[in-house]
Amino acid sequence: MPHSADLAAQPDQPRPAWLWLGAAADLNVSQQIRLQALADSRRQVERGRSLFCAGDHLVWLYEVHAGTLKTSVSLPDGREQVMGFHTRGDLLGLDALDSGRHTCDTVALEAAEVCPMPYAVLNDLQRDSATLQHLFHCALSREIVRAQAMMRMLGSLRADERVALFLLDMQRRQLDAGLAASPLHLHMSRDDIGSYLGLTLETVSRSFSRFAHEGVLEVHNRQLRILDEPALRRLAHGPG
Amino acid sequence: MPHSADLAAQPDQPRPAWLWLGAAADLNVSQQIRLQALADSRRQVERGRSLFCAGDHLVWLYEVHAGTLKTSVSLPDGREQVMGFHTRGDLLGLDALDSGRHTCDTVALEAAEVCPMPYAVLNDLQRDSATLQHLFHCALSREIVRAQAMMRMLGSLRADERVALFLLDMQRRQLDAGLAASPLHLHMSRDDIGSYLGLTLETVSRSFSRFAHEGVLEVHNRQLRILDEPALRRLAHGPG
DNA sequence: CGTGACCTTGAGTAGCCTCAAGAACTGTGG
DNA sequence: CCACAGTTCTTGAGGCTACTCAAGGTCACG
Repeated sequence: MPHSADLAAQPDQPRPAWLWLGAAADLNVSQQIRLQALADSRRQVERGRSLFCAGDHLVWLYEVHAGTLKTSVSLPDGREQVMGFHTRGDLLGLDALDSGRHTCDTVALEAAEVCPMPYAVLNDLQRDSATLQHLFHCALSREIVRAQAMMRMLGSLRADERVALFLLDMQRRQLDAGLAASPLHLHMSRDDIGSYLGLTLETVSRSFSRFAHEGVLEVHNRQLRILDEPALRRLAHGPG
Repeated sequence: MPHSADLAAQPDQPRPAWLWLGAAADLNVSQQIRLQALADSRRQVERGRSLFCAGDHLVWLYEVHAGTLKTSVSLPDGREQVMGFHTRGDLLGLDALDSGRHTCDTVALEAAEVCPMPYAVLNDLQRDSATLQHLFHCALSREIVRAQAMMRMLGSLRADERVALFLLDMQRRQLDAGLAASPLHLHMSRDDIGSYLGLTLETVSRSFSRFAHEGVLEVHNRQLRILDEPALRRLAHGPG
């Protein structure tokens, strides 16, 4: 299974709201009601608003239902490093389980809807549902795998490869969210993308321009169109 | 709490064998026996031997009790990328929970002793022990935090800063393992270090030499002595 | 229509990589 | 104990990638 955990893997199956599938079957009626209450809760986050900040006590975990958020940490020199972009299906706050405090800031890049879930309640319910327990472990494990894929990328890929992988990942997310594959709408600035990919904003911009010149991409500000996906995959996977 | 999750954080408290503390209190006698059986099991791994490979089905998780192991993935072009070095207290295999298959190879860099634990049994026991459940979540979360710290490092630090942080991390691990802080013994090649840090082996070697010239370090092959730890911390934390 | 944020593009440079040669260490067999 | 081969490490020279600095263009919004 070479590279099946890749950032730009083909969409395997559209991810549904993750927690509730099958987990209810293990629970008694009163627990099912608790679970359903979790599943039904919603919180709207306006563009630019924060969901939690580094240092905040962990109370809630959040499943993203719609919209885009970014997580970032402030470095001691005042600069900011983007740790991730999050869309439908992602679970936020898992980095806080160990210390009890969040390790990063989370901000909405566009209007977003999340499902907040008290970690304590999730813990309780897991003890009665092996399915829920396993789904939770999977979410944590997936986050580890994602972070390791980023390590691979940052540790050994060139700028163009990183940018190409990023675009394929964004396209996959847009599909996962049930939207059309094209045009691809980026909700983050070149600066954010650069920070995420370990590059400067100028380098990201130049990669976009180069891809456009090669006929792989059409760039209109944050609105992109992937014209030649196979070529983009080739760009992502090595020197050509 | 700026940077408390850093790779080179000061030793907070010496980490004991993690799983068993307090968890037993929640369990009945027969479960305590199961837990104890887990805690007591041991497996020796000779230098150069593999613990598991990418693609292997997940059966066991392993807690490292002694020695050093590395995890790595093979990239499509045949090259290898080192994902981590693991010493006493680390839990191995967590990246496999999602897919049910390991995503990396694990090899002992020196004779090592691990405690193998069937994931299935761990799951069972967690359902009866909130303490055990929480400890397991902490281990997963810690892995996420560690991976994110690597992302920060690979995304925004220069070669010297990476190498300095690496040395401080190795020193902390050696202390955690109950060994003397000095001399620092590296069990991995320059090549492995470079791969881990997103650098070439030559760059690592040059950084070592430069630190030695500046009187910060004494280098004898894989045996190092940190002569000026404050200076090393300064090197790790920015240009100056 | 003006202002500020964001993006693109160019020129020059620094840092790290590549390639290469030689030294030091490790282990083996005589 | 020594000679030898293989591996690992160090050091140097040169080149390329991505960064820095800078200027101008575009877009969103009042």
